[in-house]
This record gives sequence, C-alpha cells and structure tokens, in this order.
Amino acid sequence: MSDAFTTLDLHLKKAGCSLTEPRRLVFSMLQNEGTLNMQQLYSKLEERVNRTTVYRVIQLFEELKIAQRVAHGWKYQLELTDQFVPHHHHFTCIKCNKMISFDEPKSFNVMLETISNHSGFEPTGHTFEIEGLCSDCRA
Amino acid sequence: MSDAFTTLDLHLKKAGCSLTEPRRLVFSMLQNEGTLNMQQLYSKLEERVNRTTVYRVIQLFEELKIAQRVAHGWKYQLELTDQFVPHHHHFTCIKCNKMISFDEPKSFNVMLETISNHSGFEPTGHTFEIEGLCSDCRA
DNA sequence: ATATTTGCAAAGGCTTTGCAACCCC
DNA sequence: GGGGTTGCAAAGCCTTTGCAAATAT
Repeated sequence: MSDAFTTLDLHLKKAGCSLTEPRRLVFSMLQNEGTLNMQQLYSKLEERVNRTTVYRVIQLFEELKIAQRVAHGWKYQLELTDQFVPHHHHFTCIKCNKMISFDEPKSFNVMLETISNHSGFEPTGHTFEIEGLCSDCRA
Repeated sequence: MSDAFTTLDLHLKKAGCSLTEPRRLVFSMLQNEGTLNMQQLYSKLEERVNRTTVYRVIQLFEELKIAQRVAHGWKYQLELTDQFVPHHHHFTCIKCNKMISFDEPKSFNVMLETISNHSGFEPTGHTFEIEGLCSDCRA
C-alpha cells in the first residue's frame, strides 16, 4: 500500500470507517487529476462507483479533511487537502478554462497578519484565486 | 433621483433597458444590505418582486456590470460592483457567519504582478476572501 | 404601437434522502 | 451479528425557460 493510501486508511480508521473500493477510487482520481469538479469526478468513475456514493465519499472526505472544495468562479472544484498535496492557489484561464496551480507567495502570510492585526479577526483559512489569460491564450 | 439611481438609469438606458420598479427595488436592497445571497435577496423582496424576476434582474445587472457575484465559501453572494461601492474583500466569521468588508491591502497588486511575471498569466480578476473568527466571537 | 418587462407554471440540473441489500470486522 | 456501506429510486433545492399578460416610451 502506497504512503498516501496508508495515510488515507489511518484517517478513515480513526473515524471508525474503512478503506473501501469506492473510497480508494475517488481518492486515486483526485490524486491523479489534481483538481476537478463533481461532474467530472462521477463521470470518470461511472460504472465503477454510483453517483450518490461519490457524493457521500466526498462528504466524508471533507469531514475528515482528506479532500476540500476550492472556489472556481462561483462554483467549486474538488482536490485533496494540504496533507496530500502542498498548499497552493489556482489561476483559471477565462478563455480555455484551464486551472493552473501556483505556490502561495511568501508575502501572503505577512499580508494576512497585517489584516488580522488591523481588524481583530483571527483567520483560519483563506481563498485566493486569480483569473485571466494563460500564457497560451495570450498569444 | 439620487446619484446612484441616476448612474443606474444611465447604464440601463445605454443598454436599451428601463429603470423599472423591480430593478429599483433590487438595486436598493443591494445598496442597503451590502452583501447577501440570492435567497436572502428574493425573500426580502417577496410579495413585491417575483423570484424569477429577481433572478433576471441580477442577470441583467451582471451583464451591465452593475452587480456581481462574490465567492463566499463555495457559494456566492451578491453585491454592487466597484462603480457603486469601493473595491474591497470579505472576511467571513465561521461562527456567527457574519461577512465583514475590508480594503484591499496595498501590497496586493505588487504580489499579483510578481505572480504574473513568474507565470506568464495576465490577471483580469481575483478572489481574495478570508474566513476565521471575528473579534466578537473570539471573546 | 411596439418593444421591453413581468409573473406564473413547468421544466432542468444538481444534490440529498430513504430504504433495502450488501459487505466487512 | 451488527454496524458501516452501497445502489437505486424518489424527493428537494435552486435556477432557468416558455408564454401570455402587463408595462414603458
């Protein structure tokens, strides 16, 4: 069993859940595809996992912080959490609709802290997404 | 007619549309409430404007850049565009679900430009939202 | 008078729920 | 054996569409 599956299994066991075939398949799909929406996910798994089950697996994965929804326009896409994939943000091309990851700028945390100090908020999470034209579509 | 209504009327006229009662009401609601979701919007207007009409007004307002959807978790909320309200971002409290606006940090554009230079993207827009505990709920 | 706008009802999507069958420990 | 899981069908939301009546200029 690969490292990732071991971690996955651990999280599930800790919650009294087992690493079943549908869960393994959903996890692998997220791992291979990186970022995709619900429809893409259950389409790709069609005939191997029932649509309802995909929804339920995602719901469980969200509760156990295995997967998360990330903003994509005013819809969302799915991906594994930072435990499995390093923290990053997304750029979406408004022309070809491609979604590209980029690392969080070093200055980001400083900025967050400044905002926090000024406002009295205690940030626990953030959304930072950029849209525009990708290098291919600019040409 | 207030300044804002004049601007609104202008935008509508330019597109060959008229400033009708439903449109006036939706606009006022957005102006007074700041940020709210579709359900809150049509609930508050209930009995004065039909739900379908609210959807259509919002659609028109989006096309004419009068109102916009802003990311709120993986849903969205509605608000007037920067023409009517200065550009800002939102903080959402995970406890009381309050949404609070804050100005965009000065360093933000510098950061965007850095990312753009490194990646070859041409940014045309961005989403930047913070969630956490507001000063009231921290206490 | 003519084009635009609205309300109602119905249709469409996406997502969740209820329930019986199934599987794993 | 008993709780955790799954698939199917049905129900529930939110949102859009079709169409006739109402409205604006």
